[in-house]
Amino acid sequence: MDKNKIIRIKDIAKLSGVSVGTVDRVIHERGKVSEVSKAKVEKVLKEINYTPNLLAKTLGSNKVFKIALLAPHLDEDPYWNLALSALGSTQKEWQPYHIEILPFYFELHNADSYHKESERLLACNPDAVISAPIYLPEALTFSKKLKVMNIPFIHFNTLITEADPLAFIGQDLYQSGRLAASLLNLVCHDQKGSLATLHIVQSIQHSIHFQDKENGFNDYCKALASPQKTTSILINAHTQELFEASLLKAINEFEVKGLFIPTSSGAKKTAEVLRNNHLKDIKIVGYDLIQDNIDLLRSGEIEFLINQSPNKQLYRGVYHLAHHLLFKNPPPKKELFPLEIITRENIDSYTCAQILNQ
Amino acid sequence: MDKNKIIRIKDIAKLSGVSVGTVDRVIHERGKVSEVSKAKVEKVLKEINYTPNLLAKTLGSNKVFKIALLAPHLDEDPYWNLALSALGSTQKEWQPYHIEILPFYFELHNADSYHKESERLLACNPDAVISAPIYLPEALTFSKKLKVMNIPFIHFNTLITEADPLAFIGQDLYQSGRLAASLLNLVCHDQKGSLATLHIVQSIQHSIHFQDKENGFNDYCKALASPQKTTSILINAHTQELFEASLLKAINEFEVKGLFIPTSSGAKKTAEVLRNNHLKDIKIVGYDLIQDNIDLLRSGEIEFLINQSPNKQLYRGVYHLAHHLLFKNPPPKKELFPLEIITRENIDSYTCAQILNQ
DNA sequence: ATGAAAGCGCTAACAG
DNA sequence: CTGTTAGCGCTTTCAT
Repeated sequence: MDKNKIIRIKDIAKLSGVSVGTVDRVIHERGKVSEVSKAKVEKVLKEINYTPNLLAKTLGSNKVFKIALLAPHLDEDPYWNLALSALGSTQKEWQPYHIEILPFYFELHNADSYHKESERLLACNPDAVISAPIYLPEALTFSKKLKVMNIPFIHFNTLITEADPLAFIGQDLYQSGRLAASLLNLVCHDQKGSLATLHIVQSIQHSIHFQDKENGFNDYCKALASPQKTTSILINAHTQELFEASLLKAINEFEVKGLFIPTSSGAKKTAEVLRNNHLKDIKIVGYDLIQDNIDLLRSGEIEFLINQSPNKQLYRGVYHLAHHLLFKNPPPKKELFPLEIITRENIDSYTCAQILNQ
Repeated sequence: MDKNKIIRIKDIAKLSGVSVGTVDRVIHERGKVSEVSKAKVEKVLKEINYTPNLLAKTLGSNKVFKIALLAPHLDEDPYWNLALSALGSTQKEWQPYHIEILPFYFELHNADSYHKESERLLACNPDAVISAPIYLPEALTFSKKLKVMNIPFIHFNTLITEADPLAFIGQDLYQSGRLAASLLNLVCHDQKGSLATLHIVQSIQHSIHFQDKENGFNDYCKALASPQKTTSILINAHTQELFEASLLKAINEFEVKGLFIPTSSGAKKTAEVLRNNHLKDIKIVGYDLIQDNIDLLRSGEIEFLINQSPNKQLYRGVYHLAHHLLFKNPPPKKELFPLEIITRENIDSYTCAQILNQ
C-alpha cells in the first residue's frame, strides 16, 4: 500500500485483469461491457480511491464544454454590472480546461426579453446553464425545458425552489433582513420612532425577491426585548420629485428613524432626499458594493451595507458546473454566501483586495 | 491567420525551420542553441502569440515542485489549528499540478524551535516557502538565507517589511484596530467609562504584532467628535485566578466599559471573568472564528468578532507560489484580506458556508 | 465486448 | 548544438 502512489487507469486495469479501454468504459458508462468485467473493475474501484487526472483528461479529449449564462444586460444596472464583472477572468480561467462560457443578456425590466434570450441560449445547445431567474413564470418555463433536455442548470441570486436547479448560489435573504434589522437597531435604538423597509417598485418581480428580507427584518424587530416598531413603505414613482414627496410623507407619518433599503440602487435616491431635507438623523442600511453606495458609505450617508458578492456568486456557479461536467461532482444543493457587513472602517479592505478567484 | 487555431510548439518549429527540441530550448533558455537558430525561433515567437498549454506542460514534465510551509504546530492553539485546517484540501488541489506542500511545524512559544524547523525545512531544499514569520529576529535570519539561496518565499499572518518577501498575505492590522474601535463605540457610546485594549502576554513577540491594532484602536477613539478615553491593559498571569484579579483591578481602576481583545484566544478567559463577576455591561470585541469565540458570540458574551480568515491566507499564499513556480506569474506584493465583521446575526452564514477554495 | 494503439501538447533523455 | 523519440494519464478509434 504505497500511499503516495498515484493510481492511474492503467493500474486499475492491471488490478482487475482487464484493459484500460474496459476500465474507461466502466468508469464513464460508455460502450458495452460484460457484467463480469464490470464487476471486476467496480470491485477494484471500491477498494482503492481513484481520482482521475484532470490535466490528462482534458488534454486527451477534444470535447469542449459549453456553459451558457443567462443574466440581465450589464449596461443597465450597476448591480448586474458588478455581478458580471468577473466574467472575463472566469472565462479565461476555464478556457484551458476546454470549458467555454457563452453569455446571453436580457433586458432587466423586460420579461419578454428574458424569454427570447433563453430561447437563443437553447439554440446553441449548451452542456450546462447558469442563470439568474429573476422572472418567476418565465424562469419556471425555462427550467422545465432544461429538465426535459437533460441540461444541468444552476441558479444564482434568486431562489426558486420549485424550479429544482442542480444548485442555488446566493444568500439567505431572511437572515439578511434580520442582520439589517440588528444593525439598524444598533445605530438608532436610543431614538424614538419606527424602522421602515423601503420598497421602490420598478417591476413586479421584485416584490417576491425582497419579501424574505422584509420578513426577517420585521421578525427581528418584533422579537427584541423592547420591540421595535416597523413599517413598510412602498413607493412607485417615476420621477425623483414624486419619489421625494412620497418618501417625505411616509417618513413623517411613521416617524421614521431608520430605513432598510433592500435594493442596491435604492439607497442613492433615498440619501438624496434625506440630504436635501436635512434629515441627517435617519440612518440607512443598504445593499452591495456598487460605486454609489460606496460613496454614500464613505460620506456617512449610509450606515451599513450588506454585501451579496454577486460577482463571486457567478464565479462559484461556473466552478460547480465545470466540476459537474468534468468529474460529475455534484455541487451542494445550496451554497449560501456569508452576509458581509460593510462599514466606513472596513470598506477599503473590501474594495482594495482583488481576491476574486480564488 | 486562423484566429481559433491554437499554436503549438510544433507549429513554431515548422515556421522557424527547426525542431521542437530547439524551440523548447529557446523558450526556456535551457541547453545550448546557436545564435542562428535562436534568432529564427525568436522571430517567429515575436510574430505570433504563443501561450504554452499548462495541462500539457505539467503532464509532460515529471518535475515536482516542493512548497515548504513553516507554521506553528496546530495542536497547541485553536487559531493555528484553524489556519492550517485547509492544508489537506490545498495539498489535494495542487497535487495534480505536480505541486507538493511539505509542512514544518514549530512550537508556538519557542523561538528556538522556530529556528530548528526552519533549518530542517531548508534541508529538504524546497522550490518555494510560505511561512508565518512570528519570531522577528529568527524570521529575518531565515529570510536572508532564502534570499541567498534564491528560494522565493511568501509571508502570511505577520508583516515584516524588512524581510522583503515575494508577497505578504494578511490584514491591515492598524485598520483592523480602527474597525474594532468603531464597533465598540457603537455598542457602548452612551455609557461612561473607557475602552481598553487587553494584552494577555504569553511571549514577547506578540507585542510587535498587536501594537498596530492597538494604535488603530486608539487613534480612532481619539479622533471621534467627542473623543473616547482609551487605556491599555497588560496582563502577564499564569493562572486564571491571577488573571481574574488583575483584570478586575484594571476594570475598576479605568472604569472599563468595553474591551478590545486582539488575540483570538483572549476572549474566552476574559468573558469568564466578566461572567463570574456579573459584569454583563462590559462589551467585548474579539478575533477569529475559533469555536470558543463562536460560542461566546452566540451566547451574547462577545459583541463582535473580526475574522482574519487565517485558513484562506494559507490557501492564497500557496496559490500565488504555485502560479509563480508554474508560470513565473509574480503575485501582488501585498494581498490584504477584507476585515470581516461577525455578529450573532451573520455568524451562521460564515460557519455554514464551506466556501473555502476558491 | 474488449484490447491495442494513436493521439492531446509538452518535456527531457538520447543519439548524433 | 540539434533532431528524434519516448513518455505523462486519459480519450477515442480501430480491429478483433
